[in-house]
Order: sequence, then C-alpha cells, then structure tokens
Amino acid sequence: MSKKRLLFPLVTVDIALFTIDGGELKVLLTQRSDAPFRGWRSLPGGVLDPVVDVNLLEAANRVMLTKVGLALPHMEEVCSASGAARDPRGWSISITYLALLPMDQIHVVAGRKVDGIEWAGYGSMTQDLAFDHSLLLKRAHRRLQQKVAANVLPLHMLPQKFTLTQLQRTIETITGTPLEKSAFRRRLKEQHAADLEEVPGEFERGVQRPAQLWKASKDYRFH
Amino acid sequence: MSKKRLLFPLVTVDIALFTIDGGELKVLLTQRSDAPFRGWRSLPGGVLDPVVDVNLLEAANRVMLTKVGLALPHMEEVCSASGAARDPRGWSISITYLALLPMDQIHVVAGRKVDGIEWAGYGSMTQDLAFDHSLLLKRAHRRLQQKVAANVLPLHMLPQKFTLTQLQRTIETITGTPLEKSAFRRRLKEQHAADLEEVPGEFERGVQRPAQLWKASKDYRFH
DNA sequence: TCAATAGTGTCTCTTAGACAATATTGA
DNA sequence: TCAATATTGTCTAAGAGACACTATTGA
Repeated sequence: MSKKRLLFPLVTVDIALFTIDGGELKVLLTQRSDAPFRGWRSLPGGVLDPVVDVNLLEAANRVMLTKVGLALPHMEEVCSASGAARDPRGWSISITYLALLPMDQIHVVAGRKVDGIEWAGYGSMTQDLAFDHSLLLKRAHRRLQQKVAANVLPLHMLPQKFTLTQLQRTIETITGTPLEKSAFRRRLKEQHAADLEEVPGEFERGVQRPAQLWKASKDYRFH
Repeated sequence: MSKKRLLFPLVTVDIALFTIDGGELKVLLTQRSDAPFRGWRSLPGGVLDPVVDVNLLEAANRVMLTKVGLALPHMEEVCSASGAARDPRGWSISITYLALLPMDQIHVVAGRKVDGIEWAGYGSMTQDLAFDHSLLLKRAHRRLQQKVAANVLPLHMLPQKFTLTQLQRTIETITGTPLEKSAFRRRLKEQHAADLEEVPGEFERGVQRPAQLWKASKDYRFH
C-alpha cells in the first residue's frame, strides 16, 4: 500500500440498477474479472477519474455507459461507504447510486453480450457480493422501498406507455404488499394528476376490456 | 494544482448542526481563518485523514470534537458534493452530515470561546457561505424537515427532560407549521409509545398546572 | 379569584380499505 | 354467451383536525 493511497483514498462509484421481470424485482450484477474478489459478483461500478469525470454522478454515468452500455438519466445518490477495511487495496470511499431500468429494456442489456453481466432476482439472492456490496445493495433497496411506500411512482421502471394495472403490479412487487385497485386509482387521480398523462386513443388489448395507456409527464423524475 | 491532487481528490466532511434557540432554528457556522474563502462563513468541517479516521463518519466526529469541542453521537449522512469547480484547490468531494444539539447546550458551545464560531438563525441568513456550503446547508435542512414531517421526533434537540409542549414547539419551529395540541398528543401516545418515557413524579412548574416531564427512551435515535 | 398553560374528551369531516357493480373485449 | 380484466361507484371504519372542556398552579 503506497503512501499516496493513504493520503488520498480510492474513490469508487457503485450502481444498484433495478428493474422488474416476470413479476420479480431484479438487480444488475457483474462478475469481477480482476483481483480483489476475482470471480465474485458485485454491483457494477468503477473508479473515479477526476480527469474525465465532472463529478461523482457523472462518474457513475460513465461507468454504466462504458461497462454496461446503458445511459441512465435518473440516478440518485444513496449513501457513502468508507474506511480502510472494506477494500483490501486500502482506505476507500464508495458512493452508491440507485437507478431504475424500464422493464421492456431488460433484454437490451442481456443482448449486448457484455461479459459477466447478469440480472439477479433480489429476493432469491443467497451468495454474498464482493466488498461490502451486499450491504450497499440492501441500502439501495431500502431507499427504493421507502420512496415507493412514500407514494413516489417508479415510472422509470415501466415502458414508455403502460397501463395502470402494470403500474400497480410494479409497486406491489417493490413493496411486497398488495394494493386495492379502487383506492390505488383514486390516489393516482387525486395526488398524481400532474405526473401521469393519458395517451389519447391508445389501449392495451387482450381477452378483456381494453386498458387505457398512460405515460409519465414530461420531466417526471423518480428522484 | 499537483498531479496527486488530480488523481486523488481532496475529501472533506462538513457538518450542519442544528438547534433551537428562542423559538428559532439555528445552525452552527464557522469563520474561515485560511484561504480559500478566508473570512467567509462556512459549515464546520475538515479534511479527511485516512491515517487517523476509521471512516467518514468518524472523520466528522473528530472534526467536531477538535474544532468545536462537541461530541455528537447521532450524525447522519445527507449527501455528497463533488467536482473540480466547488473548491479552488482542485477536484474535491465533500460529505455533508446532519446533527442535532440539545437546546440547553447551545451556550456550552459559545462558552468554549472557540474563535470564529457562531450560531446563525437559519431563516434570517442572507450572506452566501464559502464553497457550495449554502447548497449543502439547504440540503441538510430539507432532510431535517422531511424527517420531522415524516413523524420522526427530533428528541436530540431537547433537554434530557422535557415537556410535551416543548416537543411540540420544537417540531413546529422545524416544520414551520402549527400543530393541534390534542391531535399531536394522541399521535405521540399511539405511534411513539416506545420512544418516550414519563419521568415519574417530575414536573415543570410555572404559573400554571405543572407539566409532566418526559425523556427519550434509551437508545432512541433520530437517525 | 384570575391568568396561564397542562391535559382530556368529543364531534365532525376526510380519507382509505373493502367490496360490489358495470364495461368491453376476444374467443 | 363466457371468461377475463378494466373501470367506476358506494359503504364503512379508522384517523385527523377543530374545538371545547376540565385541571392545577402562582400570584
């Protein structure tokens, strides 16, 4: 461990990217190809490069774009983790970001054939992640749950056009508690009139009454 | 600006310490004695020292203890601020912490005669702070308001023993909206039975019916 | 007794959950 | 027509605000 490393800690950004697939909450993980923790799974992340990164949020954006091929417009800082113990390379700081991916883009990631990238079911994860990433992931997940429970709509997880039932199922998957349809829609009308727009004349069809399609209002942000 | 500084950003911690005085929300500020921003007021803070600091939270504790003489047990991370523009010395990261001081200890700070320390009324601040500390302070204040609005009790701002009216006034000062006494107390009984304890037989006296004294439950944490 | 604030009781209105009823499609 | 799901309406119970009432002290 060099003296430089002691005086100026290693700074990394790590991203917890969530989406919904098959009614299950999924999170994007990467397989580490280098030491430390070679072969372990971790949150996608990378080292801050002050020469190219304007700030930490932009560092997170760059990392996701270069390592996963995704431009994520709405990342939110969750927390920091720091100390000499969490990374064998020395004193380090990690900033964790929370991001949401529209469920219809989940296969875009898989399709890119970026090596060592996989979607893990959040509820069915058993192995520990590299570093303290299990803890970071837990914190990001808690933030996601808190915000949704506090009535912030996770519209960035939905396709551009979606039905209210899709939105309800998404929220139910995140919070883990079923919602009552009528009360849910009443709350949308009363408290989210500015967040949602009907797409006039567009409906999702099936063996049932067609469902009105909606979209997020321009400039809607989960964060 | 050295190359080292470019590869390893300067890391600082800054603390927004709030208390109540005379029915007003106050925040602790320091006068900077060195460049940059010499003479400007800023949030109390300091540079991370990886040699002595176990992690960033402990760095914040060390800074408050050495610079202000206060041991603050319940600090909460608010957010980071980062980039090349916010500090003229180069690429930097600041982690902001939120802390509360019991209102009966406000004069302990002043009494220490630490130079360049003052309590500022949050609502009556006009001048900008050094660096981006005006923004950091605003974020810390918003976090404080959010938590109190979300029904977390700011017991760490009160004396060890306090009346329910004192608690109500404190919350009203933070949120800026008056509360209805009866509903407030009903909510305390129903939702905060585990957070509050009567101090048996102790009362605050005055030209009125004596007021029962309460204390925070052991291990109560605002954060 | 009076002023002042502590503490309690009750009424009403709002809101949220439960659940029923109606609507519209493909097969 | 039937199954399936969308959408709307209504009843009810719980919770929150408004407000009045009682309690207890020092002066």
